[in-house]
Order: sequence, then structure tokens, then C-alpha cells
Amino acid sequence: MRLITWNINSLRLRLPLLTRLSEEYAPDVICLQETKVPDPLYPQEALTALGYPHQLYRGMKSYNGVTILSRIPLEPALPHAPDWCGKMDCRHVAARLHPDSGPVNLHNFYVPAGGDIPDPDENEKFAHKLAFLKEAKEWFTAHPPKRSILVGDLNIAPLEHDVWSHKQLLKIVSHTPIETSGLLDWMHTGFKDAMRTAIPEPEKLYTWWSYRNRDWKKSNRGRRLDHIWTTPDILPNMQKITVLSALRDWEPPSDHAPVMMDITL
DNA sequence: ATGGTTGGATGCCAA
Repeated sequence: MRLITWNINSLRLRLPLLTRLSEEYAPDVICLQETKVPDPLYPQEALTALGYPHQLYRGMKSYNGVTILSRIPLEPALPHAPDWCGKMDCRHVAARLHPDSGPVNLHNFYVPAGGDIPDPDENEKFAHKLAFLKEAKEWFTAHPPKRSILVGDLNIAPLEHDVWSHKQLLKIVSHTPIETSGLLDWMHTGFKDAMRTAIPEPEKLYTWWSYRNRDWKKSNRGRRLDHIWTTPDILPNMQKITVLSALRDWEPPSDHAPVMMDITL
């Protein structure tokens, strides 16, 4: 099974890029974040025509929004999914997939970015981000994952070599110790970092480059904000992980590159 | 230290 996760930053604007992505890489499952499309306007038929008849989506006006597209039959894994932080803001969707080897749970998350000031007392958005991490950790502690994959834009680069300069980013939202420890606490409820299993430190590994750099490739001030975790029972089935950084140049680009995993299931 | 760019129910807010 080939799975891709991507913060697409507007599904409707980048539908042509998604078409090209599906043609060039032929993923079986695609998880998208920041679709920015309300459910009534979701392009269900166009995505079916692309070859993904099985879809789960949760969107709202202007912000957030997540979807899972699949060639493989799926059903909603959590009909009563948690309403994270009580905000109903479309940051999580979970599917139960049915590949040949048996059911697998797939979680697709879009964690709050957290604003600019890394202080929960001064910045409500940062407080929301920390509360989200805590709730997610508590939920997976209460529901220990088995045969599960968790992907998404988690908006945190947890390791030293997940950012272009560890030292310069320690006080920058996405790499502060309170966030990185919160993310790893969540992961340790039963997941392994599949990307770093495939591509260990100290190799630099980024999935996001700011729009604000004139030449993202030349400055290469990236961060690993997008993640793929799996439970240990299926981690040995992983074959390969690739960051599709070429897409950072496809016009008009998202500021995130997709991450692709091949796994035998 | 500062400012840089993009998307969207835009003339500002979130990222």
C-alpha cells in the first residue's frame, strides 16, 4: 500500500496538483490537511474520477479541514470521534481501511499551528495547541492503538535535525521544548516515528519551507512539521518513506511537501 | 531585530 500525507493549503485551488500527484506517484491512500473547503462544497465527484471512490472528509469555511481519499474500501473508524478542545474545528478524521492483510486504523490530524508567541498565558492559540497535544495523549492512552497509522501536519518539529537550526529555533513556535516534549509524549502512547525509522538522525529531514523565503531551496530553512507514525506491530512492514520535495516547486505550491510511505499490508 | 509570502466568504486574519 502506498500512502501520501500532504498539507495541501486549499484543496480547490490545488486540485490540478493533486491530479498530477496521483498520476505520477499512484498512491492508494491520500491524507490531506488544510483543505479549507466546507463539506457542501467538497469536490467529491472530481476526486472519485481521480480514482479515489472512498472518501472521508470534515471541512469548514476558510480554515482547517482534513480528508482521507482511498482506492481501498474504508469506513469511519470513529463515528463518535472526539471533539478536540470542544471547538468543532475539523482537525481530525479517522478511517478503518481494509487491505488484504486485515483492518488497519488510519488517523489524519491537523494540529493547531499555535500563533507566534510561545507563551500560553499571552497567546490563546499557543494554549490551544498545548491543550490539543494533552487531549490527544490522554485519548490514545485510554484507547491504545493497534495496527494503526497516524499521519498529518502536526505543526511541531520534535528533533534537533528536524529544523535548519536547532539553536535558533528553540524559542520559535513549532520547536520549543514544551511542544516537542508534548508531541513525543503523545507519540509514546503506542506509536513509532516511522519517518525517523526510515531516515534516522542526524540526517536533516524537512517537509515545510516558508513562503517567505525568496528561494526556499537555496536558503533551505526547513522544518519537519508533517509526520507518519505507525504502531510497532506493523512498522516492520514499512518499505520506504520519501519526502516529495519536488512538489514544493509545482505551481502554485503549497508550503508543505507531501510525505509518501510504502508499506506491505 | 526585522520582515519576508500565501490563501481566503479578504481590505484583515491565520499560517
